[in-house]
Amino acid sequence: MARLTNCITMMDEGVGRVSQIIPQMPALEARLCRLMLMLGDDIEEELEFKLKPHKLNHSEFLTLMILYSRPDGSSTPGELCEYATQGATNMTRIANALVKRGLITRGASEEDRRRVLIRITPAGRRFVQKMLPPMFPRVATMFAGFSDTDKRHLDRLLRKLAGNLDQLGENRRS
Amino acid sequence: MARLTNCITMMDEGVGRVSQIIPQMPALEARLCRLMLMLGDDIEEELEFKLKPHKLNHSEFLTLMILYSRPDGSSTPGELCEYATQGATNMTRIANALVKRGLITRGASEEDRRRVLIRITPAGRRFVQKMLPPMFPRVATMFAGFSDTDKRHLDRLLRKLAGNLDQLGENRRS
DNA sequence: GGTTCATATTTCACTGGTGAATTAAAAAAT
DNA sequence: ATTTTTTAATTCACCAGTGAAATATGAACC
Repeated sequence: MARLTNCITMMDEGVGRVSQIIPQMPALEARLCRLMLMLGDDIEEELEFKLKPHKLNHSEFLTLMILYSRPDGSSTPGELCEYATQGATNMTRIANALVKRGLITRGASEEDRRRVLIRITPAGRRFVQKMLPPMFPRVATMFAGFSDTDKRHLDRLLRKLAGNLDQLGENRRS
Repeated sequence: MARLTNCITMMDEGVGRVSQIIPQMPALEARLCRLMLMLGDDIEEELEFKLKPHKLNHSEFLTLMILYSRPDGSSTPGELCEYATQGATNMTRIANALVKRGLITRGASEEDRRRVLIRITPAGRRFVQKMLPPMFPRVATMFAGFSDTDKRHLDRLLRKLAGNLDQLGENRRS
């Protein structure tokens, strides 16, 4: 049976019952929130599934892709943390793993000797170019039946949501 | 600076550069995919932030809410696993934690003695009713500036995406 | 009715990720 | 110029979640 659809049905019923007991709950918003969480998790699962044969996990893959997508193919742990949304601790481990596989190199920065320079290797580039294309069909399938307008709408709404989340994030830190 | 917006800008540039090297990449779909992952993570972070004062994590909260939203306030580990999307192993730990806090009880099932019956306690209900309302304002803020049509659209598109993900999920398992 | 197979839960060993403390270098203050 | 503060990366100890095996019960088969 369709796992997600099943969960969603159950969630709809649950929210319905809760908002009868607690009517001031923003039910529609809560549902959208739950939907985003469920889909996010499921997409992550799908991604990890495609990465498993290559013995990469999500954060290692993302880190490698950021480097690959850089004009000069290099960055620093701190910057990678920011864009991969990872703690510095974990980035150390990720870099260790990728260095061990020869996909990146780690070296000292000349200008600022606190910094470490991380660079994707030719082998790393070849690896990405080989593993990426087989993932395309399933990514495309995710949006099967979406018209161009659907995709544009979704894109717009998600970016709008991102803006609001950033505001929440600001006063979460302060 | 706005964290998510910053990551998104960087992601847009990255996808742009990658799809110049590998033009057959479904760039729009890949971007939507990344957006869903980023927003999912950020919403989770926001949620955990609101849960921290209550010393609950996401999966414990979700489990408790499922029970709360049940007409009879009870379920079994297996069923909770399904709806909370957790492994059985982790559900054991979650139940241990909630039992220890007196929010649920665990007992043997009469009909099927392999099963365990989990039930929310009156204290568990009071706990939910007290902790939930303070979360509403921030949930509402997430969708500030969304018209009713926007919300309906987003809801429709996310459910459609869920349908597609279910299909992928099917042949992932088989 | 006993054997085989399937299901529900738990235990154990491991992976991925985080916060707090550490080390070292750069920048700012006096 | 020296001290103080800030920034970058790493190490260590811990929390959350997973897969494989163990245990126990129920269902199906003959």
